[in-house]
Parts: sequence; structure tokens; C-alpha cells
Amino acid sequence: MRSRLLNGSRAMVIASAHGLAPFIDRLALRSVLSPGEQDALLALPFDAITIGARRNVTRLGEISSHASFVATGLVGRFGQTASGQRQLTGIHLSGDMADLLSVVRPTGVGALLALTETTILRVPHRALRAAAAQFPAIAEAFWRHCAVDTATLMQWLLNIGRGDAVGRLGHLMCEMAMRFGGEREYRLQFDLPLTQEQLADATGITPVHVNRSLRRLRELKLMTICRKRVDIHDWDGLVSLSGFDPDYLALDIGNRPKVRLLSA
Amino acid sequence: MRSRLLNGSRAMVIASAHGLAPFIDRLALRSVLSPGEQDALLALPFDAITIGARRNVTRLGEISSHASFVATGLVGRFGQTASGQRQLTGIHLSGDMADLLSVVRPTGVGALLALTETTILRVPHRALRAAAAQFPAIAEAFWRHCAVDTATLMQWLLNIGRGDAVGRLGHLMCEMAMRFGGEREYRLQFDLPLTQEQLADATGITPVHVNRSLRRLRELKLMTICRKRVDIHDWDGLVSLSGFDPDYLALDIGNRPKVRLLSA
DNA sequence: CGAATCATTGAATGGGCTCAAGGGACGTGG
DNA sequence: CCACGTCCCTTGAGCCCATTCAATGATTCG
Repeated sequence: MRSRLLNGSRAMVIASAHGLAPFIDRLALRSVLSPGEQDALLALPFDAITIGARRNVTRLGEISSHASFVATGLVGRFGQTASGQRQLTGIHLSGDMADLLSVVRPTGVGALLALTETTILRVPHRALRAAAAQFPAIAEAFWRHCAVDTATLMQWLLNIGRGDAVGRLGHLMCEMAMRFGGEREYRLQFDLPLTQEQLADATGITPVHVNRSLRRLRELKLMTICRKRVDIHDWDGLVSLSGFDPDYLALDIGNRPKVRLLSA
Repeated sequence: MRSRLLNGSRAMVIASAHGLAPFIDRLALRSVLSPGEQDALLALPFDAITIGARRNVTRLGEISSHASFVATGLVGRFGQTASGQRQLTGIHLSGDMADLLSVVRPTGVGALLALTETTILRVPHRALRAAAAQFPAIAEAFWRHCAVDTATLMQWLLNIGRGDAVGRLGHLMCEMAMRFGGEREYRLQFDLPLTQEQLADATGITPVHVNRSLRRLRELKLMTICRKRVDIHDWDGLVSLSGFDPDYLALDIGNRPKVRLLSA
């Protein structure tokens, strides 16, 4: 725990000097990186762009040559049916490398949409590949970062395939509470600047029914959303209603030994 | 194309001598592996086990120390709600490494269920890690293998989140047709030894409604399932109905240059 | 202050679910 | 070879959750 805190504050200090420091911090949450490996990551080139709310970061079907790190803001990954209906397949908070998967799969994994005004640091695939090739532990950390994303996708699939509307929304809110909170904590209040239409796209229901389901959650005295701010009144109740189990987020690594596998 | 065929038949020859040769063949579909790297993969230790239909390969929440290669049979990955409802999050055909993800994420990614009698080759994580650490291209191939799985999960999420029952089943059948066919081909007839209850778990609907939806597909003269055998009568119609686009499966690599990224 | 977007609510419709019963297919044992 | 039990498939009836269509308030922003 203590080393985590030190590590965290160190990253904060670096952050002012280098935008990708939070990325290293995120990776270090689940993988061990030596100082040399961290330096290699800090040496990654990038350029920063700002994207307005409701604008695409990457387009559907586009072949990308960069990965997009979310420095500030909120980004959604989505797929789309032929008729134009959208389904969010993930939500990326600041500190996430949104499409690290594109390094090995440059196409066909959905598009990215800025859900709020967002600052993106674009890191060339070429540079990420080089770092992964030189340091097996970096390749492993990248792979594991994607693995957490995959585990989250499975959980979403379970949630959407087998939950009712109220449960789906509750589960999403539990996940957001954990992820906004960071390691081993969860937040009962947080800003979630999503419209009800976007919540509908995330949970696979209609905007109107999102509204009714949020009212239901209010009536059950579990949580409220007021002016884009989420207020969870009964965490245990919400967890129980939605069948939430935070294991898949791999956020509780603090009390387990972190693993370093690929070192020769 | 030609080299692919040669490669394929070469793997077939080896297959009789080494059970993991089809795994290399599968990886080589999307990644470039040198003879030395292929040898390293062939040197992986494993032990074979046979598992009866409807029995678990791995259990929910279990920490695994092996990855499970499907030599013969059919394996489903699933998650489960507190009330015991299941949702399949993937179907693995023979030739798939079912839980390669567990190498970097030994827990929390669902359980594996043998859908038919299945032969599993269990490969120790330790050996897979060592191979990935020694050969960056192997790490990359593993990562990419997981990436295709992830892309498939996103497609399932879109399908289940935004499709109706008939479309969900049609989409699943299109995917199976492509995957049973292999590279750049699809099969209009194939055996799919799943019960309607398992199809329900895969598509997020109820068994009864699977039955009605299959009848609907029959009435539309798109496809029939008779005695566990799928017969697609109108491929274009089924593709159109379900909004199927095979891009996400990354099976059409034959006409693109394969990529080799992580080589230093 | 006006315009656009978003949230909220009602009424009617419909897709999928639940409950329930009957019919096949298949394996097992007599 | 047939009888029997067990799954599994099939179909019906009624209900309910979620959708659709539509209208009215609330917010936000230029």
C-alpha cells in the first residue's frame, strides 16, 4: 500500500512534466515496471489534441496508426448496426489508453466518441510496438491492460444479456463508482456527464426507458442522478440489485502480490 | 494464398506428431512466426484430458495455472448472475486456445464449459510466459489472438444489446459459418451440437424463444437447424437480416499483408 | 431572451417471458 | 426388440417489461 502511494505521488509530480505519466501509473496498478521500463514509456512520443463533446476521436472502420490516451475527459467506444443504432462497448476515463488494442488490431474494434470535451494524447503505434519489442515486461503490461478491458466486456455482456433495465443501470453505476474511486475505493458521488441517450447506448435500452428506470432507482432510494451528478444512497442495495462484483475490474491488486511474468 | 495452403498442410502433418501444431496454424493465420518461433511453440509442454459434454473445464472464480487448447470438440465461456442465469461470452472451436487471456489474468474472466465431448490440451502458464518473454513475436501473436477474441466480444455486445431475437440467432449462425469455414470461406452446412438452451445462453434470450425464433428463420426460408445440423439456405438474406460483417473475425487476412510488429 | 437539446411523463403497442402441456429422439435396461 | 425414462424440442395462452409515439417541461447555451 505504502509503495503504491509513493508511486502515485511520484507519478503526479512527473505528470506536470509529462502527459503520459498517468498511463504508467495505470499500468503499474496491475503490472510491475522497472525504472528503465518506465523511462522507456516516458520516452514515448505523442501529440495532444482537444476534441469537443459528441465528436468522434476515431471513426468506424478507420485504420488507425495511433493509440489514444485519455488525458482529461470521457470517451466511449461504440459499435453500430446497419440501421444506425449504437451500442457502447466501453467507457474510458481519464488515465485510460482507450484503444491500446489497435496496436495489434488496427481495425474492426469500433469507433471512439468523446462523451465530453476531451484531451487526447495520440501515441504512434510504431513507438508502442518498439517499446513492447524491447521490453517484454512492457508487452506484458500492454497485454494485461487489454485483458482488463476484455474482462469488462464479458461483464457488460452478462449484464446486458441477462439483466433487466434497472439492474443494467445499477451495474454500470457501480462500475463507474469503483473506477472513479481508483484502487480499492469507490465513490458514492461523482460527475457522470452522460445524457440519458448515451446511458441508453451503454445499457442496450431506449432513452425513454432509461428515464423510467432512473426514476425507479430513485423510488427504491438506491441512487439519484441530478444534473449529471450521480449520488449513490445505498451502495449495498445497489450492489445487490445489480449483482455487481468488482473482481473483473482488477482494482484490488493492492493487497495481492503484483505479478511480473514475462521477464526472461 | 499458396503459402497459406502449404503452411496449412505442413501443420496437418505435424499435427499427428504434436497436438499443438493446430495452435501454431491458428496463430499463423494472423501473425508471422519464424521457424525458430514455431519450434519454441512446438516445444511447449502439455497434457491432454478428455471432458464429457456439459462438464466444466474451469470453474467460476478459479485461479488457473494452465491455458486450455481445444483439440477436438466445442467449448463455451460463460458468466453467471447471482440467480444462476448464464450468459455465454464466447464459443471456442477446435483449434482455439480457449483461455489464453488467463496467462496475464488468471482469474475473473468467466468459466469454461465443454459443450460437447472435448479433448483439451492443458498448457502451463509458466511455459507460455517463458515463450512470450523469449520471443517478442510470440508475445505479439498471443496478444493478437486475445485481440480477436475481444473484437468478437464487442460484436456480441452490439448484437445482444441492439438486435432482436431472430437477428441475434442469425448473427451467431453467420459467425459460426465463417469460423467453421476457416480462412476466407464460409460453410452453409455444419454441425452445431448445441441445445436450444445453450443457444439461449449465447444470445441472451430464453430457450422457448429460441425455438420460436428458429421457426421464424425457417419460415423466412433463411436457415434450418435439424438434429444439431445447421443448414443455411439464403446466406445473403441471413447476413442482411442480422447485419453480419465478418471483419471482426479477422479471417480475411489472406489477401492482406500479415503484420509482424514486435520484432526489434 | 430565444433556440436547441435534454429530461419527463402518458398511452398504446409489441416482443419476449413465464407457465404449462404434449410430442420426439435417444439411450438404457429388461 | 420393446418398454421405459430422460432430455430436448415444440406449441399455446396470458402476462409483463420495454418500446414507440407524442407532448410538455426543464436546462443549457449562444
